[in-house]
Amino acid sequence: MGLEAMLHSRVAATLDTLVASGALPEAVRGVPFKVEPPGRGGSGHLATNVALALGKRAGRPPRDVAGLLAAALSVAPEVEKVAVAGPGFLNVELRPEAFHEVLAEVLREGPTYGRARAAGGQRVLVEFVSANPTGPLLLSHARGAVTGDVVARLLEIAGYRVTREYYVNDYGNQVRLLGESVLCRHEGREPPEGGYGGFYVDALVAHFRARAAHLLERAPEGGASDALVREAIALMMVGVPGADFAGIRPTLLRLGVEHDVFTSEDGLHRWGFVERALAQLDAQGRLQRLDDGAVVFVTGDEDDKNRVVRKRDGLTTYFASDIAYHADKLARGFEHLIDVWGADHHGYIARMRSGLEAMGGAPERLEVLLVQMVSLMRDGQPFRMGKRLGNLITIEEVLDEIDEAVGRPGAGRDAVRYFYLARRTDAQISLDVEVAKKQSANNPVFYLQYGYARLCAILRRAREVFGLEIPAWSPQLAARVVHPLELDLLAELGRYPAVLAEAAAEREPLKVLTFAERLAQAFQSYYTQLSVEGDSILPRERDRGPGWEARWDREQTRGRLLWVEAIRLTYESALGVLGIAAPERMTRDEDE
RNA sequence: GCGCCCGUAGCUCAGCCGGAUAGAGCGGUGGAUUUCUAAUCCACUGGUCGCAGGUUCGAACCCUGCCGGGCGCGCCA
Repeated sequence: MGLEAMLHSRVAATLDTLVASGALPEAVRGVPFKVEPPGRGGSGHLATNVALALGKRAGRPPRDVAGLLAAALSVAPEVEKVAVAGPGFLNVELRPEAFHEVLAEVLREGPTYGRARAAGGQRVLVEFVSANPTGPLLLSHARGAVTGDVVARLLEIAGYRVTREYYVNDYGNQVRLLGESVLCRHEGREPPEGGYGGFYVDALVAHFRARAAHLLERAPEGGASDALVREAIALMMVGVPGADFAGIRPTLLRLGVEHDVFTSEDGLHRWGFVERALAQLDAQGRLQRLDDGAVVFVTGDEDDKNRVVRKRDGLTTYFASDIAYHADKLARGFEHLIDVWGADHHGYIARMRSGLEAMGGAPERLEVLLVQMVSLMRDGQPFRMGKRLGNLITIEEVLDEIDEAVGRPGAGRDAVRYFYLARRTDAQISLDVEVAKKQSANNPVFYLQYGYARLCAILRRAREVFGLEIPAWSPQLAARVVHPLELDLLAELGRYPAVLAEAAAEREPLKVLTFAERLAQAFQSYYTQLSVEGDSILPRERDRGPGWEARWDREQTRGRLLWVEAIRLTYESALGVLGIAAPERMTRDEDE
């Protein structure tokens, strides 16, 4: 339990006591109030607005109520001192033992610290990325990928049983156009209207010519054969061997994003899921045939108009597949569905909910997480991309450039993930590709990682130079953790479970990143401050003159190692949630 | 026209289920330590929280209107 939660329940109990003794009226029971770190104007470790929150219900001015509470609260075992400030805030100073309790908890729980205890929760399906396999992953797809990945992990931490899924749109016009584009390129003609002309089309043509030339023959009807289309999609997903195109799946893996299930839209058709869903809707009177032969889905309350599920030409629409698909998700036993979509699809939410409702699922069971757009700039000018024109900036290209600039594989993944996660999911990102590439070498993600490497370096040096392993927790050792900045950091660690819970509830990875940055900042600041005070965690080289061992307060060091390890554990956990590597050492090339 | 998201420091963004003097990074200026890894630390600089009303003891935060930007409003996916 974090310190805030601890104090919150103390305050609540104190209120009850005051009510029981008649000092406060019955009406103050159950009024929500906050316990938070004090703002700039405050003092002490924690502050609460409880006296203000009670307001008129207390029947007397907030400052009087505050005084009453302060007196009652100051006898609590964790509390050192309580002060009334401003309009009626209570500033609470805690005893060191309260902080040491956090230390004990982190070390006791280790890597599982902060996770919800309840296991076996609701089954949730998180569908994300689901980019059309008609082109490589672009920057906006990558944002959805990273966001979905972290949200899925947060839900697991919160106790849900999560499945990650990618819906492959390998059916319909778009994929036909990809096949047609390949043929046209092969024949030296312009791609068809709405077709594709990117570098990857060249890669596909070259591959087919070398390995499967028969696929490049036109089908009897004159278009691309089903076999060609299927093969092209497969290559888009897994990459073209030997070509400069890795494919969607490997690129996702490189981003640290993995899916448990890939569902094929074409498969839904082949197995009759779509027709069965339409039949079910028809049986319930939710389909209506228009005069021109098209069929619309009759909407419920969620949407504002009927939507076409079967076109005049008899082919079903994407919406028809999606109804079948989402109904199937429920049929597979998922109680809650989360779809991570680009914000440009928001207009689709209403009809999807309506479709789900018609198939017998409560519309609230579908939650759509909208990831805002990534707009591109180049040298300060807005820059539009089009798959047809071939002016694509792929995420793969960005990963390559950053890996190369930093000189470490994986640097691009960390930088890209950081970049996306450092903003709210619903905030649009405007990215200047050139600037991003230039800044990659001193990306703020390295600050985050450096802090972790420093913690590791201390523990490593303790072991290798001083023969000190991380000690077991004991009240005696914990009692050596007394520096105000050390206690502040413990308070920070105590917030981690609440941070995770809040991030999961709000589906907002940024909360975790902000937490990790606070840890990094607080530790780096402490580290330097200690040095300024002439102190250090481990004896420094220059302190190791004759007889240094006699002067060394070994237990002080061991107590601090306990503290360092607690920070390291939490830090590692937070980076793990974000999918950013936690390196045990970092070195920088001198020749930059 | 209707709907969704956004408008906070020079730039990129937090804060927004109401609370004390609105924060961070980058930039700029000055300084510290020379290390238990300097990819470090500290201070200063910098803001009519888009505008106008309203609710409230109290509004960046809630409500209304307006202005500005993005995205949607397909028998495309």
